[in-house]
Order: sequence, then structure tokens, then C-alpha cells
Amino acid sequence: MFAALSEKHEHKKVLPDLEKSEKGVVMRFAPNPSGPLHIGHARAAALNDAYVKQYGGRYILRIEDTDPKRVDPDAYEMVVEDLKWLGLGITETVTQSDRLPLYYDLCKQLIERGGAYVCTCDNEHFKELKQAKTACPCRDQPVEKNLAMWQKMLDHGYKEGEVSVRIKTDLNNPDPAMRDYPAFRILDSPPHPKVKAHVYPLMNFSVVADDHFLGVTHVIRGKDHIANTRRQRYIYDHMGWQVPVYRHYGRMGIEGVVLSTSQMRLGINDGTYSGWDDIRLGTMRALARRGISPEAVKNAMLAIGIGDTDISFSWDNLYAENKKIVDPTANRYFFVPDPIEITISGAQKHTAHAMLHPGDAARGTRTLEFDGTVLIPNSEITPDVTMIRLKDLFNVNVTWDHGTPSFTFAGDSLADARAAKARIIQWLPVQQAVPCKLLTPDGEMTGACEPQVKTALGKVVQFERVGFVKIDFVDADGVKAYFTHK
RNA sequence: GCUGCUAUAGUGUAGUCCGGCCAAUCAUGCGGGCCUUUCACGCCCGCGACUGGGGUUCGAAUCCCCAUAGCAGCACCA
Repeated sequence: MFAALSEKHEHKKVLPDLEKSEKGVVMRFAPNPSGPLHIGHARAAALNDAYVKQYGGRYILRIEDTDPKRVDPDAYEMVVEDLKWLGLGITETVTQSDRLPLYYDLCKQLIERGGAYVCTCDNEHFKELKQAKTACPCRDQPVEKNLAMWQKMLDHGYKEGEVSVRIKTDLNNPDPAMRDYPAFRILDSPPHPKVKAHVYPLMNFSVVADDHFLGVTHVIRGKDHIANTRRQRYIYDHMGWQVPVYRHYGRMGIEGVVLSTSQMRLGINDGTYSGWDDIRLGTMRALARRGISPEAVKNAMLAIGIGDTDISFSWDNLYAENKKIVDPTANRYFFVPDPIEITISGAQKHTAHAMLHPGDAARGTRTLEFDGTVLIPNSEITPDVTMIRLKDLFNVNVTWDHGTPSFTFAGDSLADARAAKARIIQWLPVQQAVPCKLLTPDGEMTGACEPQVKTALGKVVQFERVGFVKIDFVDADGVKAYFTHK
């Protein structure tokens, strides 16, 4: 019995082992602060987090803000908030714009070692040379000249676009992407929101510097970085440093939501979206607003794993994870979409006590008073219907006269309703009905819900027979809810 | 064009490194049933895949070659 249980437990999916992890790991999540985090980020963030938790160690948040064109000052805060929401075990945070002197110093060292040079070739020209596996004239300049030019760069003796620092690689590398790639550039505008600078490192340079000096041991990132990994290798070799262990997972296609930060920002600015948490977006805050729990996001990402196959993200699988988390906790309430009012003859006043959760009687009940007239979903009354049961109340006969239904009390017996295969439907007393809007991906449902729903602001509840919803807004006029999933 | 990565059911995933125990795992989805005062949860049954073609081998999802498809890189973005 116990053996069977534990055996089943061991079958729980775990991530594949990482080599060189015996003494713990140091990993990092390194977003560009151009906006809030979205599902794409969540994969890298959750995977790295899971490994740090599995092996123990440090988890560094590194804000990569070395391109002032792609920095949103608000994003620094948003990224931290989103990670906090996800519940990741970040142990320290660094921001690259705080570390420019470190990069400058390393660049100087690299030049001294003959591993980099200052290049004044224009882009197009260099591209041609690169394709032809030919060295550009700057490549063979003496170290002293490179150092002087580098100092002139730092002294702002060059304008934007005039020079760059290149890493010496191997011009005969069959992959043109590897040949003498750039490491620093000059940018006169726009100004960086956090630091006064004009010489900026490019990603492949600052990443190596930080991974090395921060002691990063393992890097898990998308396979769009696989070429960068190979490029970065040259710097490690020039410096005689040891490279981290890398894993590159495949591309993840995500349907149904907008993920591009620039597109999102555009839509927000022109009013198409209400904000970063508009539920049509794929941001963490949008998911949160729709009632997706952070655990569900993490579990879904771990289930996907670090495979290098390109995959398409499945909302169904995310919803299934979320339901596991939300179903045991969500209170049940009635929501009547597109309601019609019906009067039931022959019935005494009744008080219905419906359970807040069918699996947890201790949680208690909510009380609905029946006194003759109720709201039910319009769609339930079709000409083939002869009996319905109002859930937790009683049965109702439906009789038809020239297409007009009338309703009469048909007894309390649940067994009768079952025997008659009557549908058990949600309902609301007219007096207790609170106007409620339910926003779904397919549009808006208008209806009414129980008064108690107003106390569930910010929570996920289940509207019985409709699905799980997040109560987003409550005021004197009613309730607004977002559909999470069935 | 050049360079590289990948290819298991609708979706995700295990197995591939070290060929046989794989007539291929688990989850999700879908269909059916049971349970149940929800179309939720739970339980049971079922559906559904090794991209194609060659080769090696007694034996291939697993190794090799070719083809096809997808993806990524060849930015003074990350």
C-alpha cells in the first residue's frame, strides 16, 4: 500500500539532471527591461528557478539594460513584481547599467591580450569582408593603437556609428555569424534612463563578464541564443576562463495572445488594450487578472521542460494545471447568464442552503430565499423541456401552451428529478440577484449572481455549470468577473 | 546564400546517449460509463504517435545516410 503510493509519487516528472551540479549551482534570469514579463519569460524564469531549488545555490536576477532604446523605466519595477508574483527564489539582483566600469575594464584587458580591436569600418563594408572571410584593416592594428582608440571612445572622441570594438574570433569559421562580432558601440541618443553613458557593451560581451564575475555555473536559455553561446566562447578562451554549462531549449509558439512588447505598448497607447494586464495579452499580470495562479504557470513550464524541440504552448495544459490548484479552494456560486424571470405556481416559500464547496461541507452554505419568482438562464427553457430542478431547491414542471411555458411546483424529491432526467440548473431569487458581467475570450456575458460574490473580490470562484472566474471588480451596481476556464 | 539545431498521438512529455525488457510512458484533450443536488472534482473504459526512404544488424523509436518539414543565427538588439 505504502510502497504503491510512494512509487506513484516517484513517477512525478522531474527535470533532467545537469552535469557539474554536485556542489550546487548559480543560475540567472536575465530579462531586458522593456516591459513586464510574459509567458515566454516565464519558461526561462521557472526552469532556472526549479534547478536552483533542486540543487541549491544562488539565483540571480540580472536586468540587461545596455540598450537604452529598449529600456522602459517602468519595467525595472514591473519585472521584479512579476517575479515576486511567480514566487521565484531570487537571491540577488544586479543591473547592468550599474556595471559599465566593470565592462570597460574587461574590454581593456581583452584588448591588451590581443583578443579585441577597435574597428572603424562601416557596417556594409565589414559585412562584405566578413562574408569573404577577409580581415578588415583594423584587425591587425597594434595593441597600443587599439588601447588609444579605446580610450578615445571612452573620452567621447568618436561619434555614434564611427567605431566599434570587435572580438577577434576565427575568420575561417564556416558560420559567418561567428566572425569578429561586435562587443561595444557608441550611442549618443537616446539617453539612458539610469546612467550617463555613451559607450555601451553589446549583449555578448556584458553577458560573459557578468556570468563570469557573478560565478554563474549553469545557463538555461532559448535556442535562439545557441549562436551567442558559441560567440561568447571566444571571450572565455581569450581570458582563459571556464565556461558555464549551457542548455538551450526549443522555441515555444504561443497562440491566442499578443506577446510582442512593442505591439502591446502600441495597443495600450492607442487604447486598444486597457493596460499591461489586459486579458488579451500574454503577460503575467494578464494571467493573474484572469485567475491563473503562479503555481499553475510554473507547473506548466516544468512539464514542458528543457527539450530542444520547437513546441507550441498549450492553454489547455495550463488550464488543467490551474484547475488542480483552484478547484479545491474556489467557492461555488450561482451565476445566471442571460436571465429570464419565471414565476412558479404552487410553491411555498423555501430557503435553499447550497454548499460553498461540495467537497468541504465545513466551509458552510450560502442561503437563497425563494418566494415565487426566480431568474434562470434563458437557454435552459426549450420546447423539449418538461421538468427542471432548481439546484438545492425543488423540481419544477414545465408545461407548454402554444409555445408559452408555464411553471408549477413539482416536489422536493431529487430522485424524481433524476428519474425524469431533469436538468439541475442554477437560479437566483429576483430580490437577491446582483447584476454581473462575465468577460470571456468570446465576448461579454451579462447576467446576475449571488450577493455573496461581492465578498470574493480578487478571488477565483466557480460559477456553477459555467466555469471558474476571477472576481475583478465590485461596486454598488454589481460585479465584473473574468472567465478563467471551465 | 552560408551556418547550426530539431523531428514520438490534437497538445505537452518519457524512452533515443549505452539497439532487444517499447505491439512505446504519463499528463492534457476527446468519446463513453460510474459517482454526484454543477456541464466542477473523483473513479473506470476507450481513442490517438515513433516525418518519409534507404542502410547496418538476428533485432532499430533508438545507430548511419539521404530526403522532407520546422526553427534559429549571419544586428553597432537581448
